[in-house]
Amino acid sequence: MAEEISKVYQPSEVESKWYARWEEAKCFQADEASDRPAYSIVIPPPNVTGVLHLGHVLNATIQDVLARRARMMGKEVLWLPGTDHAGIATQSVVEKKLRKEGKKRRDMGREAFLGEVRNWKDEHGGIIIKQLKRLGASCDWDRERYTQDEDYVKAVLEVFVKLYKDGLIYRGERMVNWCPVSQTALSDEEVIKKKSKGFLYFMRYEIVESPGEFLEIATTRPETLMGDSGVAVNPKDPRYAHLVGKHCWRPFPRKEIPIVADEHIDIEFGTGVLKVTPAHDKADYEIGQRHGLEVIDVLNPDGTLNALAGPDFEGMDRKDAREKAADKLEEMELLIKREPYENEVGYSERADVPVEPRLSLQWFLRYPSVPEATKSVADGDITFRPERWVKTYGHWMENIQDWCISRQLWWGHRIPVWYPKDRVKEIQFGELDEEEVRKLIHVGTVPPADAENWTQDEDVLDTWFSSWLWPFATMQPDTRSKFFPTTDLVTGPDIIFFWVARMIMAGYTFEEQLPFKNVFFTSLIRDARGRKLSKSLGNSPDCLILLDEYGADGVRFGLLRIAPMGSDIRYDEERMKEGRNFATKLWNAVRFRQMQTEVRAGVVPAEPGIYATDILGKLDALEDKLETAYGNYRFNDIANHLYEFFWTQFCSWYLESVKDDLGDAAAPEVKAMTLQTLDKVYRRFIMLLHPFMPHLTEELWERLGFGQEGQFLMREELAAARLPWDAAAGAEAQSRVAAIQEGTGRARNLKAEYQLGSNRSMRFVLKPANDWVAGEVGTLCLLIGASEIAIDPDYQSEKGVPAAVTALGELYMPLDGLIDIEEETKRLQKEMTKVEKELEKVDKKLANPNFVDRASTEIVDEHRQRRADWDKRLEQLREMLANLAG
RNA sequence: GCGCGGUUAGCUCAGGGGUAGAGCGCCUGCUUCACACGCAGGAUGUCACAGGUUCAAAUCCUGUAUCGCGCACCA
Repeated sequence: MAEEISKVYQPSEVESKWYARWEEAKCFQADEASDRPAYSIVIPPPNVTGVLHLGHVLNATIQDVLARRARMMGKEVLWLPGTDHAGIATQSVVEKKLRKEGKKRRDMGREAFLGEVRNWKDEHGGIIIKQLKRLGASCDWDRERYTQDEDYVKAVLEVFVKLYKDGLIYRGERMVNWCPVSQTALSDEEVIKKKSKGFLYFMRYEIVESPGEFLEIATTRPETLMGDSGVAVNPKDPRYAHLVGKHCWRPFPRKEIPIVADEHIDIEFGTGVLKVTPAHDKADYEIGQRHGLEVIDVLNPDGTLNALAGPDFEGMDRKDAREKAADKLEEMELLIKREPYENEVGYSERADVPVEPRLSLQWFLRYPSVPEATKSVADGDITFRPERWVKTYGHWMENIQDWCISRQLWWGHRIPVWYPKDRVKEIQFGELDEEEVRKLIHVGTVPPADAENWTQDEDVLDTWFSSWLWPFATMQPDTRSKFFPTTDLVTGPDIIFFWVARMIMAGYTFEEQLPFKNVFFTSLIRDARGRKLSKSLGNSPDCLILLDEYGADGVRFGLLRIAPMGSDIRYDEERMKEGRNFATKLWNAVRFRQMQTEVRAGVVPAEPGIYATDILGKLDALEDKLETAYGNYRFNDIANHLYEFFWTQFCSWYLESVKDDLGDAAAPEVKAMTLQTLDKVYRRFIMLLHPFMPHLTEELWERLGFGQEGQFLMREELAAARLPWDAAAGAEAQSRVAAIQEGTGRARNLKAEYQLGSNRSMRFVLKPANDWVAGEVGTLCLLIGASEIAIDPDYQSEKGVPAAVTALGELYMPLDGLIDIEEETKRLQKEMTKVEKELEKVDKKLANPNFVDRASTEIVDEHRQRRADWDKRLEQLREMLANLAG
């Protein structure tokens, strides 16, 4: 039977088998009618057409660990899954694909294009859901939601209408971040700053009123000079005071433009003169407003220059126009120099091109419930982990700007606003003021009754305008009453503003309460060289290959073991290997258990020995450590504690110590007790490990016969598993076992130092330091690899016999004919040097009267004890050395 | 510029006033009847630097350097 079990754990079949069984038995389903305390998480919805990357794996694994742990702690758990339509991301992908086929969305028209997007969604949608299942995610799939489900859409539109009616949503012509590739406005959060190398161009504009006099101007963007409608200097700048109020010549198209004074200008920067382009820079726009300067938009929505830029430039891309404008200035002898320059340029997150500040008519939201949302985090009603994000959040909330929520896209929730057909032009071109517009338009979740007379707003809403409702818009009323507010939110700090902050505001605004109690921010995963994982760099591993190669459990465990609180993770495939190895270790330990023959029925197990008592005590300690670590969301600690306990304490020490108690020669009572202890440890350890390695543990639970037919480990409760613990007996057993382990280490070291194979059985003599060690000789032989350990209080060793001072007493390893006095002397001297150094350190401290007076008694006593121990050890070593010499 | 984090073994990181730790890697020895995805042993540290507080500093404080990240400005 045992022979048939593979030596390595093969996860693939086991994992798919158990996942199917869990799903079939509805193990993940949350019951809103349950009496158990609720525990809930909503998944950060991945892009519906996305594929699983390592960030998802980490994030989903953490949520799964929390959900599975909560179930085992007796909670009624809802882990609500779903996907996001991801407006701009999905639309960009489909547009890119169409472009390859030579099609453009504007040529196709709205309906045809949306058809294409839906096809794409049907083709690729749900892939990531399958992949999450592959990982073992215990989501309640019956409650899976999508941001474009009918009732979800309704919720989004209702929110829009409500906020509009409350006066928080308004239309306005403002400077927005324009993405020339996607051709839509973006929110400030969607703009990422990138260092960009370019030039600072120094040029000169001639003064109109005094020909021959020039004003030197530094700019990074000569391509927009056609849109200049003024030049500004600081009013305090004496160099230019005489020019304020005069004019200079814009070289092309040639035109007189005023020279104004504005506080905003930095005297130190460049020449202290700014060319003002109100249409293409936020700050310039504001200066322009202050001084009544004309707004001249020289760019088309796609980033090419328009007719206002003049015939030389019309149709040219802004990037090419930059050099061309500089060249032209040079020809006109107006360019002084090009100076290499690096500055930060805002890029469109999605299209990865510089955004263009652009004046346009958009919908904005004045954020609601800002004070409540700020306070709840500051006061700790909502906890953030790591805590430092509290400050980042607070800072953003304090400087919050209105949110541009309209997007010039087609894929998304269309803005529920209709304009009377005969007034559309006036409204769209901003000819009417806000009040007049409000009176004319229809804002509602359904179109006006006489729809034929109305035109719906062309734009859709920012994706995040739907995501911010996720924690409650995904729940039906009965579900909501049980599971909202949710317990934990697990997400990346990169979307703290995009999503987390907005959800908190939405919670207070629409549900009058916080949407979740704790937020755990996961680490950002980087490659071994510290770079972000990204598709374009090609440094992102294929998760499915990883899952196949190391098993879902191996990947989960490996990743969590290196997931620190707060800092980034350096991803290394070696870690996955360690996870897999750990799975195999556990697999083999169970295999070992299954190879044991059972004792015959009716044998009464003996009282637990010191090894059993010790390991059970350590298991208790493990459980305590896990409790604390879970409380602090220290997943790496949990994983490491599990690993250390099982591998080192249980396999390397306990199992090795009791192998003789399992043999045929062992007393049946002792064997029964040992098997019983093994099973206690397996049973509880497997339960504790389950959230991290769900499939393997479920498999072993069944193989070991712990579960009842039709029951699952994942539905077991941990609370009942703990055993009573005799503290006094436990402490004595643990101290003896610790001494045995220390002595074993020294004996093994002796063997290794003399180049004796660890499998070679050696004979030892022990001058015992206590009266109980004689009873443990059998185990010691097993652990050390000794044929015999003779207990001899009066042992006088021959000259040069290798020896070590141990917690068990002085241990000698007589080597017939192999004695090398010189070697042994060296060895002992090395050991003595170490001890002397330690002794010196302690002595120095104890000799300091300040230390003895001021340090606490426990500390001083502990130092005295330490000195005594080192002292004794040194004395023993001296004797051995003397014996060697004599 | 403001804020946040990091700098500890070859690598990745934990620790956070009282004897410097783990995993991997490295070296040595083991086909020991659960496991070579394994077993046993070993080496390796001015805890970035400089001051300060303290009986005692890797740990607390101040400053510096350096690397990240976020925010604001940068024409």
